[in-house]
Amino acid sequence: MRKYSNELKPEEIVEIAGWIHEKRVHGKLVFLILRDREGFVQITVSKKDVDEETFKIAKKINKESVIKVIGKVRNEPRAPNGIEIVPNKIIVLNKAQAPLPMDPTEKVPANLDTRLDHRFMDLRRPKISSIFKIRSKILNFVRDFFHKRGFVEVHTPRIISTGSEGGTELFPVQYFEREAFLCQSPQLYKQILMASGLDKVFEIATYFRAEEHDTVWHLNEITAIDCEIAFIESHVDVMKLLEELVYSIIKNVNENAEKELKILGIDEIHVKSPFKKISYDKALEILKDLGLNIKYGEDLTTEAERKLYEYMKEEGYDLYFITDYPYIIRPFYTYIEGIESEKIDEIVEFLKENPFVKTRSFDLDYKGREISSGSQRIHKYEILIASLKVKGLRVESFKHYLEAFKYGMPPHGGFGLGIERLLMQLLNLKNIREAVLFPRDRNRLTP
RNA sequence: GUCCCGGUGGUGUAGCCCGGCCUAUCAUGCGGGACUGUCAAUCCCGCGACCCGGGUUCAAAUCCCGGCCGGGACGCCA
Repeated sequence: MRKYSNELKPEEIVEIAGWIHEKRVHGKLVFLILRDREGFVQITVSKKDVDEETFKIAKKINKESVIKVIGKVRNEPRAPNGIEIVPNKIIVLNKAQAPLPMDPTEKVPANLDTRLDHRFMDLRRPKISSIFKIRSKILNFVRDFFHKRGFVEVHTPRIISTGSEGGTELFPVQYFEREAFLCQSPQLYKQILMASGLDKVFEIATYFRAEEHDTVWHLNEITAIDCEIAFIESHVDVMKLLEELVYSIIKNVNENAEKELKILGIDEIHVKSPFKKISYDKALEILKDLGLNIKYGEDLTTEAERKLYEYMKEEGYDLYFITDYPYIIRPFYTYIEGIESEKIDEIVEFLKENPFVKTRSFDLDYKGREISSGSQRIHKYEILIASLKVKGLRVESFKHYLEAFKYGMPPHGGFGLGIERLLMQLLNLKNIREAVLFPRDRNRLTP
């Protein structure tokens, strides 16, 4: 049975396999540093301890070749970690070519682009694989979190028909004789499911956005955690759940990913609970005091987000909600305050006259960047039609979505949380591409 | 999409402003050699590069133009 480098006990005969991380030759004594998923172990090959063939292999083997070693573990204060393996046998499973396309030992740094071109090798660095071990732990935790609270995990379609929503650009795909698109969000489907009686659903999935942006903060293929809950009182219920989720993710990472955090040079991820909550209006006031004027009814700029974080940081908050955005900068399905009428024309008129009317909406910012956004949704058919019209969207193309609102749609709301963004802010990554194994951006389609 | 910066061995860089002392720096790597306790081993010998195209000039890694590629800021963005 193969063992990992962190499972070795002195005096055991073990089988271990991995990559040659380092090789140090001292004439008749060779040290091989073997790397596997869990760490490193030294293989000490002394000419007097092993047969001629084994010694020759040890001396000749080049870096990053894959070997299997059968040998005896022994305590040795001179060895790293205090133990080493004296091999009975070294089997070369596969030789690596030289030179390597990048240096996995981190002696010479590599540019992100070079690293992404040779991602498998980049991932041999414990610092890099730690990011994805943490990502895996988070996703496992999130599934558990939702299941424990009675949520049903769902999967909505990746391929959608035209005109599902305004806003972001879609990637077209050929769907037999028709044109279809890759989905950009589960929004409409998770809402439809609220009319199904499933009541509380969540989805962890990949979405595609054809925006031609080129920043350290955007990707064209993203993964998100989405949820939708029926029978809420307001967006505050949704915020409560999101806060609980994010807070317990951080707590969980601190408790269950200690080793990975240490490798990444992080002691403990700071989180102050409860999260700070301010309204959009209040945020604009604060920014004004900080000398930054945002025109009412406009989204916070990158600079504004940064300034607001500086302010929040003073109070000890890395995480904070911005709530109650004006209607004009929120999507059409966002719950609008103070609509009494049930007549579509009257609602349209009202919205046109009051573009800054408050909505039951929120963003969750983490260290100055938006990681999640959500809201209570409109559940009244007439208001939804009016809102679509005001936003200039074609009612006809939302036919199937709208039908769900005609025959018993409960009040509901939800959020979407970008996993890459969360991970990036959580681990202080400089580029969102670091949080994806094989990122897709404007210029990168391979590997 | 706009603006700024960049492209030098396998990798990361120095040199560029102020053209010629460049037969191009340093590190790492790679090949060979010495070495029985290294831990970025050490020491000796060797290998390997100016993104592409055009221009200016007696002379271009260096200056100019175009292209391609990359980095960053902003914008766009459910």
